[in-house]
Amino acid sequence: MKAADYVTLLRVCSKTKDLQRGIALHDDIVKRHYVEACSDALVIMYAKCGRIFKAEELLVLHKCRSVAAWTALIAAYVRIGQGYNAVDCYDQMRHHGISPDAVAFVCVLKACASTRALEKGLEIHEEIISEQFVGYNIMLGNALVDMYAKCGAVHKAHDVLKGLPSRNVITWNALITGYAQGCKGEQALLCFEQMQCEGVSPDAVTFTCILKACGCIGAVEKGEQIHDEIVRCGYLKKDLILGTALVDMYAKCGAFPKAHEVLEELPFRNEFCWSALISGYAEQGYGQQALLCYEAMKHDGLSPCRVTYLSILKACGSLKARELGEQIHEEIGRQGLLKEDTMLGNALIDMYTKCGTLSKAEQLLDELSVRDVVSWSTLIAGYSKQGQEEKAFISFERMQDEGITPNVVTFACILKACGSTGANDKGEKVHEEIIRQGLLDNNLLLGNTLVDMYSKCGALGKAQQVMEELSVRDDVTWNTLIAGFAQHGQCEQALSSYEYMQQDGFAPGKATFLCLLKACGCIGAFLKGEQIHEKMTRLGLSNNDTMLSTALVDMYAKCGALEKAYHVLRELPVQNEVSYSALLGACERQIDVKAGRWAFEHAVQANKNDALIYAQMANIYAAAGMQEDAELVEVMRLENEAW
DNA sequence: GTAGGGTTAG
Repeated sequence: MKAADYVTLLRVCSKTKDLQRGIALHDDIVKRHYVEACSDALVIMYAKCGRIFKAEELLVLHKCRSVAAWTALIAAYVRIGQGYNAVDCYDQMRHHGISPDAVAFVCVLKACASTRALEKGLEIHEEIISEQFVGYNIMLGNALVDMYAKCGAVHKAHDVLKGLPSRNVITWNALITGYAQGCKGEQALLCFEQMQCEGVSPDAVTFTCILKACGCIGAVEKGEQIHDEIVRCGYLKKDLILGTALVDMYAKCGAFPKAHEVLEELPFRNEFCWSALISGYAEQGYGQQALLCYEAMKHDGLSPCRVTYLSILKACGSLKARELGEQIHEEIGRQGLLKEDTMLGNALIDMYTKCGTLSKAEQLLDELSVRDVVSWSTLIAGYSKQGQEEKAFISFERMQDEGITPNVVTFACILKACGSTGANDKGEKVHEEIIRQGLLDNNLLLGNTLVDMYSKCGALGKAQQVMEELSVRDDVTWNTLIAGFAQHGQCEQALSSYEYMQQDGFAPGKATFLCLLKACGCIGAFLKGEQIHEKMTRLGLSNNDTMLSTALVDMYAKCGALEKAYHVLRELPVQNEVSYSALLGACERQIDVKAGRWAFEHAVQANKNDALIYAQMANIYAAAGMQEDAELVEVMRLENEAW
């Protein structure tokens, strides 16, 4: 046999991934001194059969200069998920002066996509453009679209797609996936329309991505339409991935009966489709249903996988099912799933914090072989929620000592702890750090949390300043500030902030009005209160909301406008003891027996006679010197209680 | 060259 024959045989091994035969051929090649002539083919064979180190060793040893050999190695790294090594390999190839071909570009773009290496991806895109690459084809275009989409630069992906000389269903799928993954459902749907206008028919992959987009934005009607189309195409009989996407879409939209129906009708089920349903329940707080599905899945003869466990742990957390959570923990440990699986570890930490066993959560965190910013943030959130702010602060320190940089979530948790303990100085330091990291730009949540922290600490000037400096704000920002002023008795400022809020283009809502009414009542601002009442009526808010109506009664009562107060109370669709009690409280302060008696009698008639109302009425009589009546009310209270 | 279920806050 000649060297060329060995090359042919090696190519067959590469295709069939026949490593044994490849090794045997390698031996023969060495014996016959054909190595130089066969080195490229050998590298490719080893790379394709997964022997990356052997491939790399030969590549270096024989100073291979063929793009194909280098590309095979790059592709092998991509396959095993080592994108960084793939990019490294590509750089080395260029360093040796070897020009990439279309396949090499595609492989390295894939590596960039998998490692979210946008910078590198841009660099490679530049290379393709500047070298006026002649081998440009639709596959390369698709790889570019995919790279940008996966790196989160969907707009860039869309631009590339627009500039391509031709595009096919794969181009569109890559873009739609990008939009779906970024939860840009509307844009995904627009692309779905546009591709069909261009005469490109959707395939099973398109439907999968578009269902994901629907689920993300809760577009259940659109999802149902797609479902019909899928059934018409007959895809569901053979494509379990599509079935899973359907179950997922319905579950995410909260359409659980439909999700069950689809699951039942699938030709067969695996742990993926069950997990989609379980996660939908767990995500939306239906822990009990999640557990029932988990049982059903096991009954179906399937074993839970790591993603199933992630959802189940969430369910245990929301149900505070500590014992079951511990059982699952043991089960995961027995299966050796916890090793180096930080996400699963984090889900366990979260479960333990939600079940109130913070010590166990911290112990687990210490035991994790790899912990990340999520592990720490979870623990910090747990301590903060349980009112153990001091431990939250300590954990925050420990995390940074360990060299882990806090992210937006960590900062939000720690600011919450600062707010509830009034730790203004600590909050200021965190604020500085947030600015230093440039996290405040365009981050509404963090901005609002900062305003809230300063408000809770009573540093309202600072809260106002932060709000004014925010690059983006919304109604929540304003409500937070107004609530802060109202909470700290700075009622005029609360009311003037309301004016500024409207000037800033934001409409007041329920939360705003609750604070404003409180502020008006507090300073007896009757006219302003009346204005706000009118505004609420214009917005249609005051007549159907018990909380708001109660706040109105309270405001008028506190302003001494008892007539107005019981007028509002009379109009209430549902009269509750709180509103009567608010009115009686005002009567008590003003010792207004007549109004008090009116409110009391109506409360009793409306069956809203709880103990507080009797006590308040008795107080009014007593304050007015009507001792006998006071005692009578007391007797009525006892009778009512006995009854 | 494109596709399924997933951890922290709000």
